[in-house]
Amino acid sequence: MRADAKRNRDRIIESAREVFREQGYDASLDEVAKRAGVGAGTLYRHFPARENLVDAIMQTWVDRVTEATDTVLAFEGGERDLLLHWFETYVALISLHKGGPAKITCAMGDPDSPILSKCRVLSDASQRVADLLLERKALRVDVDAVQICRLVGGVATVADNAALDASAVRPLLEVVADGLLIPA
Amino acid sequence: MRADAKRNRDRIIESAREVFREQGYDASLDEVAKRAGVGAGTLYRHFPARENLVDAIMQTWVDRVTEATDTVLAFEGGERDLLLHWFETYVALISLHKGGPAKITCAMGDPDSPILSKCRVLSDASQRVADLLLERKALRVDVDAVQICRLVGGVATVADNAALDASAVRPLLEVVADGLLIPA
DNA sequence: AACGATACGGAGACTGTCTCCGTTTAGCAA
DNA sequence: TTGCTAAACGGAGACAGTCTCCGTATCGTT
Repeated sequence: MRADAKRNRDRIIESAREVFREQGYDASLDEVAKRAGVGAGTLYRHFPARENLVDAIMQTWVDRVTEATDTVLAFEGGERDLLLHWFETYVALISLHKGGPAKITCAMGDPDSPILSKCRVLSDASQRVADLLLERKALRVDVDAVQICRLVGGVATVADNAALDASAVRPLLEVVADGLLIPA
Repeated sequence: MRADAKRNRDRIIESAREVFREQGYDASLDEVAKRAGVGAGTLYRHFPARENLVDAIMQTWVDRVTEATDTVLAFEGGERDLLLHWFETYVALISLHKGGPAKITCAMGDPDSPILSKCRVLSDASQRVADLLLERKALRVDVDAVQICRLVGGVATVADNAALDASAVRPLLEVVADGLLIPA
């Protein structure tokens, strides 16, 4: 890749990060291009679809996910608390940008999604948490990680759309957790 | 209201029903106007916001909701099956049009939404189902109807976005149901 | 220095939303 | 019937966003 191309690509990603944080994932891409000081053509050559740009932005986000997952896995406490801790972490991670929950949860089932690899990071993380709970015989065995992601993603999507705050989300997550755990 | 105004209004609603069924709630309103044989101005005078049009379309839908609710309430069987029956009915009702689950579930918490009255019909229906289960001491007492709507609406939104079919939705609803019911 | 491959950029085509205002029409009153 | 006025119509066009095309500029190599 030519040096100027790389430079522009990086500037676009940087601007996108900024614009998306301010306005959510539906922000204008022309605005991103303008702020990066490049033409629209340049933006679309580097990122043919909005999702490709989202994917690029998420590169650093992946680190946060694995880091957060490790923290949750090291959690010392009851199974229910651990699961809820993961759910809240999960919701926080996908809700960093407005529109994020819907976008990520939707992509979770689409094999052609440009951000599929990012979703994998998340569902793999959920799988690790699930495995831990399965080991402790605390989790129903007939659910897989993607289903968990869909349930929690659904809650997060509603919360994002309706601008619910954490205190309104918590009881919803508790219901999901109780539905997944084996009654003591 | 003048006779021609009423005629146009009705034609717009009819076209909108058709277009929304074909293309979902995000369909072009100019297309609706064109198909109704009226100018864009006429459409926007009758329905200043897309939501107002959606609200008008839903007028007949309300009857379906109450009817379906009565059917569910007359259901003879266990509490879990009844609740699941209601959930599947609920999902079907809000998923008639693409984009419906998100729109309806989002409006559920917004006091200014033009379709609030329609949401009330749904949350009231959920309340009736919940009351029945509470009577039978089968439901957790610390959840309200709106929370149930949000949970089920979240599942429906994800299903709508990711084009999941009923067989993929069912297990998600089961988790929600189990989380809401008091373990036998 | 010259040259070809690579990348740039922005004008403009296209689609959708929504408004404004000149024109038409319904419905009433004389 | 005719005339009048408030009500309603409709579509051109302003505006915003997406995305493409292609003439121009730049990189990096020979």
